[in-house]
Amino acid sequence: MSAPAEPTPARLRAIPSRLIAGVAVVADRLVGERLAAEGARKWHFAVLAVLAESGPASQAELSRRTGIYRSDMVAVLNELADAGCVRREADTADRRRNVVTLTAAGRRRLERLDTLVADAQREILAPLTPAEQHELTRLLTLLTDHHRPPHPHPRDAG
Amino acid sequence: MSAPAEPTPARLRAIPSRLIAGVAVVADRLVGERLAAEGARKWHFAVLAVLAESGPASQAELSRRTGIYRSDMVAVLNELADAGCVRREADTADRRRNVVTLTAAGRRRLERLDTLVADAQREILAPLTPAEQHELTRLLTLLTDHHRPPHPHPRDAG
DNA sequence: CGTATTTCAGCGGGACTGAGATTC
DNA sequence: CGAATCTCAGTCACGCTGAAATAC
Repeated sequence: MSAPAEPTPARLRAIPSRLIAGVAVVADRLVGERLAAEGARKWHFAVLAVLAESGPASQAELSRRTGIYRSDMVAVLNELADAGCVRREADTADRRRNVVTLTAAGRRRLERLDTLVADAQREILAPLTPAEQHELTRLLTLLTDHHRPPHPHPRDAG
Repeated sequence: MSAPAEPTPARLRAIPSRLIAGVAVVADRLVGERLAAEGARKWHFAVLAVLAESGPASQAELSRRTGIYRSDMVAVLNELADAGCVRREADTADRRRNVVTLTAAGRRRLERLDTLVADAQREILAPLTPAEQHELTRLLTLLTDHHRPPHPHPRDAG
């Protein structure tokens, strides 16, 4: 048992999609652990952040802006509403919609979660210099922008 | 309805863990689609690649080298064995182990899957220059090496 | 004895699909 | 009518846990 290393072969390790997936798992785990310490999950943070930045929104809007699937948004909002972080009211103008509004408690909650998420980012990127961190973000943004959303509806922004 | 954009707020878009997760989803989807066109999945490729590079191995070794969970390795090897890509034989030296060996058909299969995976990588990284592609890989490798395996056993490599 | 390997049975969260009721 | 919204039911692959059987 002198060499129990059993490393992943270079051939697999060098594959970008595998590298990305691995880092994504680590990053997601770190963020999830930080937020779980406060009984929150990343979806809570995402919804609160969108509401804080863009104001009240329908659930469909929140879905598109956060990336949370519309069917799953229901449960997330239930949790946030139960915690008093958001209010969900019928839209008087378009009665199909629910208008989701950030409460004062939700704003305080977001502040707390924001520091937790920021802490996690710092931990994730720790091995990189500030310049490298910036470059990584830039490259990932290029990829994100290129592989745009899978056109939900052909007519939107062709 | 003149501004149906509903973009993700900058605040969320700039978070590295979200960027990474998003790119990981796109990358995984692309690889998965390419492989699915041949009835394969990424795990098949990973196992075949490890066997080709490191030779016959036990299932536990394959688990550690590919990252596939040991419980899930069973099904993956069943599929690969059914397709004639690997042979699974009892180890005469340590009868707890199964020795998994790559067959000629498995080697041919790997060649095919390898080109599919390579194609997907090219597509994923398309928006980056070769220098940027290399830099991204380098940065991701730094992160991967730093956030090492989640101590499978406390005594291994403390 | 404790540890390691293979295997199965099951859990839990996440992504997604489909359908239905309502409203535009 | 078609299209969009909200909701729930259910599917699926994945990562993981637990336990049993076997062997070191």
